[in-house]
Amino acid sequence: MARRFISRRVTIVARTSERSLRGGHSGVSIEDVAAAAGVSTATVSRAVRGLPNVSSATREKILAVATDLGYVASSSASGLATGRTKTIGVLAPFVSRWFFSKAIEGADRELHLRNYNMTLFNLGGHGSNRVRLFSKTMVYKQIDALLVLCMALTHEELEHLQKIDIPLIVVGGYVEECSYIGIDDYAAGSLAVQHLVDLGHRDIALVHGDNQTDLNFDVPRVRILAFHDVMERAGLPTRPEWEQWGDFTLLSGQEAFRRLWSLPGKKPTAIFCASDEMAMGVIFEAAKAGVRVPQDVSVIGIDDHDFAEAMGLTTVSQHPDDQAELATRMLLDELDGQAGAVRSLAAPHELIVRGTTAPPCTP
Amino acid sequence: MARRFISRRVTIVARTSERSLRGGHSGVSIEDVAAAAGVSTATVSRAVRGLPNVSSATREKILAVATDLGYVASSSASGLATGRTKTIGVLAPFVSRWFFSKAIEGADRELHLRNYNMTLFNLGGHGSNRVRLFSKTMVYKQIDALLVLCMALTHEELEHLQKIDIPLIVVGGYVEECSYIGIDDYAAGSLAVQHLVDLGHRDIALVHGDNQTDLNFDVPRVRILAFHDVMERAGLPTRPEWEQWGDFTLLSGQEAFRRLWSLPGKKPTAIFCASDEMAMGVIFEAAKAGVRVPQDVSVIGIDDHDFAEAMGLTTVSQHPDDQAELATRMLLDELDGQAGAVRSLAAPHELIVRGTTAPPCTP
DNA sequence: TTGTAAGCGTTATCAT
DNA sequence: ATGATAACGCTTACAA
Repeated sequence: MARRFISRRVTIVARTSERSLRGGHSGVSIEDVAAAAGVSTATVSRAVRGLPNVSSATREKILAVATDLGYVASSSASGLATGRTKTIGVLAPFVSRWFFSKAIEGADRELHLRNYNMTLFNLGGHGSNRVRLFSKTMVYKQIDALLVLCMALTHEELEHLQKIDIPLIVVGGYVEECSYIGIDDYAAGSLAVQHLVDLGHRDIALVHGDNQTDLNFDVPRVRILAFHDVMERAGLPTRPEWEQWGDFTLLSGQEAFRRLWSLPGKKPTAIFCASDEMAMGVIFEAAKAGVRVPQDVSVIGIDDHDFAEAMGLTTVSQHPDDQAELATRMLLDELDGQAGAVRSLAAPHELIVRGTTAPPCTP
Repeated sequence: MARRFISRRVTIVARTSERSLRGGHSGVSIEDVAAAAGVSTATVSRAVRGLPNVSSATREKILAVATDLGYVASSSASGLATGRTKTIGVLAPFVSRWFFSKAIEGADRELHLRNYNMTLFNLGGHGSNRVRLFSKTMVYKQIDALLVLCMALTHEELEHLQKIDIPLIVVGGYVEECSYIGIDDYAAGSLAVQHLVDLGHRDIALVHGDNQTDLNFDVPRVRILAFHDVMERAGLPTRPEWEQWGDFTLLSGQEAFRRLWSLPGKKPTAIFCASDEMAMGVIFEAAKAGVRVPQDVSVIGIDDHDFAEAMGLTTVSQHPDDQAELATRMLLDELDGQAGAVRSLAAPHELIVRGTTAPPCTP
């Protein structure tokens, strides 16, 4: 209490030693810089943030002192003072799958440009992890905005988010009441199936995505719908046993192929896979079974995965990195005061014909 | 100033409207909860954190009120008060490559368990991004510890880190003066090459990793060294033109194969690739060139990439997720007061013989 | 068991 | 252009 009457120098020393005793807070504070530069903390704050109304002389001096002392502002302190953390959250059901890792990369590009940080919330495939996110931890006051990667949110979660009132956007899948950026999955799926139909295929199998999971993806469902609609429009039959379950991974594609080919009777001449990874799984497994692609079966995927070109995979491309980058830009623009910056947008997709599709062999 | 004499209820209202005026800080504060529960903020703090010395009656009441109001503590505020942010930083040169995305996943597993968050610093392959990390931004006061993924740090950076004095560990590569977890790259590389030698190969090519990049990886160098040592020990010649550059990606593997096979004269009968992705690139490109694996060339990689099994790739496996998980555990243990928890450790690797290696054909 | 109040390191509003 | 100083929301001795 007497401290406030002691000279600056001494005060600082006192505070420093207190700190050490508590074992916390290493590092120099704005006060240290102020003292060393012979100015007030206010001026230091202005100087280091590049704000106006600081003479270039003092600014220079302060900056010199600051770098000399190795000063970096405490994000907690400035966060508390401003109400902004300068970090956005990225919520992903997985991180090591193609779509998600690409999206994270894209988001990071924009964040880096705008000097924001990213905190990553990975659900790791477990629905249970969500609990932590939406209640237990203090996620919300830790981020200025949230980028949701390809997952639906429950109504409860949306409400919670609403209350927090931070900008939100979802990438890669439609979510009711939310702005979202992603390809038109119906159009993309249709394009893929239509390509097969145009090639003359009549017996087309489907390896679709899971929709039983608690991640309640919407994407798989609309790709399935697209398949059925195109088939019906073309007057082609579909068979339940030719619609195999998958979860977007290579392995599930392999398994789907095995199940498909172990079925008695006629084989399909083409397979539409809801993701490139599954398509690749199908192709690898076909090779093992001595089934030639595309001579015996045509295979088409969706994504244009990194490996697609090397494997000659015909696919419908999308660019998760660009989608996420754009979404992040919107989020940041919104935070910068541009109300309405966050909005829904359809990302481009494109049919890329390579070597895994061909007209069916008519034996 | 008169506010402090006004009743609690009114005070809150006043503060709230002030906040709205400033446009910031949505959300209920600890004071709101305290007021609503008729207790002090100290008690609320204790209650919500599960600290002792709170009667179960009041604790229940407080918790009820808290969830009712949707209270979550401000991480900025508690961070400022405690000096801990409850988040650790993960520094990665890339995020969408196999090793890194797996490692991130592993780290997250442990963080989730211990109720920590992750902020991801992606260098995106640019060395330039480093500048931001190690000076411009306030990274350091934002994280309690740092997990470095497979990159060397400059001496300057290490010094900086030292000053900050936060626990640090690197995964997947040796860095001087730092604790690190990763496979013994020399042993792993030797194991792979020796496998080729044991098979009877004498003409072995190398597709190594880049070491010219500013990320100054150490890993590629020691794998190259292992190659040379094993070859020399076996009395086998190596040829400079059979050592092709790569950067661990599929594409670079494809290019390396093309360069290798466009060379005049004798072809190698086996190729040791410093990563599975490069090995796969080699295999895809070989297929295009009509070169059969393993009849014409054997190919071995390192990693046991997700696609390795499906492709039948012989490799030396490692588990980046486990490595990162363990590293993270050490970091967190250290933060929990277990001095010395962070230490170097060798992660396991294992030769997995599949279908891409075989004895050379003696025509 | 509970409350009081002094920090924590910034930012921002006023003055000057 | 610069300086005091009151928040910001929480934690934690210390008192009660």
